[in-house]
This record gives sequence, C-alpha cells and structure tokens, in this order.
Amino acid sequence: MRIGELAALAGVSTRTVRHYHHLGLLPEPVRLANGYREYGLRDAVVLARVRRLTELGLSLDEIRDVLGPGDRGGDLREALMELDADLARQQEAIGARRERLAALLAEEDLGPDSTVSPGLAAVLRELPAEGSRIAELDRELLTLLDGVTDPEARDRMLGMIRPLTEPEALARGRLLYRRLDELADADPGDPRVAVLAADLAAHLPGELAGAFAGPYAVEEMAGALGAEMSPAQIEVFRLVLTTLRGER
Amino acid sequence: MRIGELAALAGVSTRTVRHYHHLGLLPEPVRLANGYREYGLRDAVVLARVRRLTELGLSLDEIRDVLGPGDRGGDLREALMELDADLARQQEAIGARRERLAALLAEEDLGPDSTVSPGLAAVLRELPAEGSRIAELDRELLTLLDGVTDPEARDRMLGMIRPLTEPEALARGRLLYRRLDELADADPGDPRVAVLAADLAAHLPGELAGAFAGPYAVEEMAGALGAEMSPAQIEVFRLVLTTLRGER
DNA sequence: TGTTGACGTTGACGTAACGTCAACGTTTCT
DNA sequence: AGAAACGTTGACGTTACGTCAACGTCAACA
Repeated sequence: MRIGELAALAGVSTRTVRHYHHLGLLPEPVRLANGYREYGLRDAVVLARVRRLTELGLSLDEIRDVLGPGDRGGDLREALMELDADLARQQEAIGARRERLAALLAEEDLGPDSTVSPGLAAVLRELPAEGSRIAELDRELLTLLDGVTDPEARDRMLGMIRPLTEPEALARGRLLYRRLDELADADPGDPRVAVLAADLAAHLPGELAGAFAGPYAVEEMAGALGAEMSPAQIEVFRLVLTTLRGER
Repeated sequence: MRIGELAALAGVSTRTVRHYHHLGLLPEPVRLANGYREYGLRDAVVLARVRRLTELGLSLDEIRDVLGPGDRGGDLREALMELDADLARQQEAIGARRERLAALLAEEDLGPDSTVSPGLAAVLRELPAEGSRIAELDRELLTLLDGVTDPEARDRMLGMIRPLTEPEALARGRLLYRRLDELADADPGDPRVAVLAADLAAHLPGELAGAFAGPYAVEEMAGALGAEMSPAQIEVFRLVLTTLRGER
C-alpha cells in the first residue's frame, strides 16, 4: 500500500498522513527502492485509531500521550473525562454568547450604540446627539465606562444617571451643556468657572463621584479629557468632583 | 494617553492594541516627539467597541467589515445572524461529541478496542486473541473496516458476522484458523488450498462478499494483505471470495 | 550623576492541524 | 513517447495574539 491508498482508506489527505509521521503519531514505514513509503495493514489500523480519537476532539498531542505507553487504559479515561469537562465549558460559553446575541438581535435598530448595555442605550437616546462638544464627550465617556465597568458597577452608575433623563432635568442639562461649551476658549480663572461648577454639582447626584473612584478612573479620564477639553472646562470638571466628594 | 493606559482601560494587552493597528482595525494615532503613540478618548471608544464584538465571537476580519462602511446597520445584523447560526452548529457538534464520549466512558474497560463500535467490540471478544496469525489479521481487518464504513454498512456487516460468534461456529472457526495458519509456508498450488477454501466458503455467510464490494475494498485489502499473508493464504482468500460471489 | 526599573519602539518566531503551492522524480495510461 | 497521476521534501499561510530580543525614553532614587 502506498500513501495515497492508505489515506483514502482512512479518509484523510496524504498531507495528514505525513503530518502524523512528522509528529511521531504514526511510525515511518519502510521505503521502497524509489523512496516511496510502503504501508501495511498495521499502519491502516493505527491511522484509523488516531482518526477516531481526533474526531472525538482530542488534540494530536493528547493522542500521542494516550497512544504511547502500554497502560493507556486509565490514561485514556482520564483524558476523555477531562475532554468532556472542557466540552461542557465550551457549551456554556457558547450558550452565554448566543444569549447576548439574541438580546442584540432583538433590537430593531443596530447602530454603533447597540453594542452597549440596554440601560445605557436608553440614556444615550436622551442625550443631545450633536451641536454640543461636551455632550459628545459625555456620550463617548459613558459608552467607554459602560464597556469597562463590570455589570453591577454599571447598573449602579445607570441608576444614578437615570434621574438626569427626566424632562425638566434634561432641560436644565441642556442649558448646562451650553454654558460649558461657552467655556471652550475661556481661561481657567474665568469667573464663570466657579459658578458653573457649583450649578453642575447641584444638578448631579452626589454619588456620581463614586463612579470616578476606580483604580484608573480619575487619572485616566483626566488624561483622556485633556486633549478634548479646554483648561477652563477641565477646571470645572475638577471643581465638580471635589464638591461632590466633599458633600458625600 | 499612551498605549499602556489605553490597553489597561480596555482590558487588553499592548500587543493587542498594536495588532489592531497592524490590521487596520484601530487607526494609528499621532506620534509624540519620542515616537510614542498618543491616544485620545476616541481611540478608547473604538477599542472598546472592537472588544465587545470580539467577545461576541466575531473574527477581526468580520469586525473590520462591519465597522468600516457607514451603512453598517444591516451588515452588522447579517453578520450576527450568521454568527448565531454558526454557534448553533457548533453546539450541535459538541453535543454529538459529548454523546459519543459518554457512551465510551460508560464502558468499564477502555482498551484499544473500545474506540470501535459496541457491536464489533462484542465480536472481537470472541475472536482468538493470540496464537493465530490469521486471527490477528482478521482482528485488524475488522477494526479497520469498522472505522472506514459508514454506520449502516457497519451494522449490516456486523449482522452477517454475528452468527460466527455462536459456540459451535466459533469451534469450527478456530479449526479453520489453524488450518489456514498451517499454510503459512505452503505453495499456492498446495492441494490443501482448494479444500480449505471450500470449507471456509461453506462456513462463511455468502453475503459477506458484499463487504468487499466497496470502491476500494478488494484491491486495497489484497494490497494490504499481500505483505502479511503467504501466497497460499492469499490464494485461499481469492478462492473464497470467488466462491461466495458465485453462490450469490 | 549614574543607575535602576518601568515603559515605549519595531521585528521576528511560536502556536494547531493541516491546506496549498513549488520544484522535482516515478509510475502508469494511452 | 508524452501526459496524467502519483510520490518526495520543503516552505509558507491560516487566527489572534504571547513572548522574546534588542534597543530607546523617562521618572525616581542613592
């Protein structure tokens, strides 16, 4: 038997057979005078055994392990049980992913915002989408935080923010956004800074400061915002945080 | 923000961020005077979006496709539905594998024969395990055929062989094996050849010839056996097949 | 002021299980 | 005799990064 016949018998490619030789899974048979490999029934049986194990999902390394020593009985059982546990984990993981997929697919419009949590999606619908530089920043900041924080922290955050989406809070919010936007070219010492900070602190729930208490949050956010906000706006941000923390 | 902070924010490694740059998933940001990459909030948001999609199971290529064009809405939905179908197929495949694993694990002894079908395992238990060269060959041949043939063909084959495992058939079989072994050094023209072939043909069910009617079976088997059997034994094999076919 | 440590840069190799050329020799069919 | 089909070895491609290597940059500390 030459390599092609052997491969056809086992239902694999010749490349696969040579690959198994390379890994030592299948012994190299004798060569004919022309250099061709000459196989016997033995090789076909071994190859079929390897195939059956790969089809079960064992890796070639594991197969070499369980096929090698003579006391392969307990070894094989152990490997199979481990494999089964692994497959069970995979099933769970796939199930979880499919649930998230189903939730996503249930939405009617799939925009870039639809990969965030449903709660945040609702909040984002209320935020001014354009026209305010600061609102756009908030939108991105919230999206980012939504992805970073774990589910429970996210839900707490959303719970704090929710009151801000009520009609008259939204109206006040839009006014505050405008006043913040007006500071785009202002000096950090501008008198409007302190006033706006006080108004903002009164508008926002005190617990919100907690959202910026994580390991990275404050520094990272300051760094990230540095490039996007004017010095005056950053000063407002700082003052608001200080005030909220003090009030707690 | 430099690359380490960005990566920490998104919960990935810096290598991952650079990898995304390489693939064009994340735009290369501006460089500082020292050559360091400088990131903004934008980048963090994009990176977080990519992460969320990878965690759903999308490949980076697919993410680039759905993230690229502006009309990503329908595209994304399509990709997600395709993904869900793929995951469903994976779940099925894993379930099937686990069923086969469970069947295997239910056996008390896991030898090299335990990766064959249960029916064949029962047959093999009745075959002489040692002492007869030809019996060993049969054992290997059967194991091989079990792996090669599809389930229905296998069951037909097993059904034909089953009568051979009854007590007095087994006794006759052992005698036939011995007579076949005695031809190991005989000449193809030996008078015992024809006699044994006739006895064997009478012993075996006629339908068995069908098992060697597959696309490869006859030539492959003859080739495979050539190295293991003596010319006289091969002649017996040929005569038996001819007789069985003729009787059908 | 030198040094140490943490960070950044590019480039290249390794992973699992083969598929797919390339470049070449052998056998077999017509 | 030429073509088709098979064999040989060797090397690159696939996925999503991990893990050096070899080197430059920056902040802190003795």
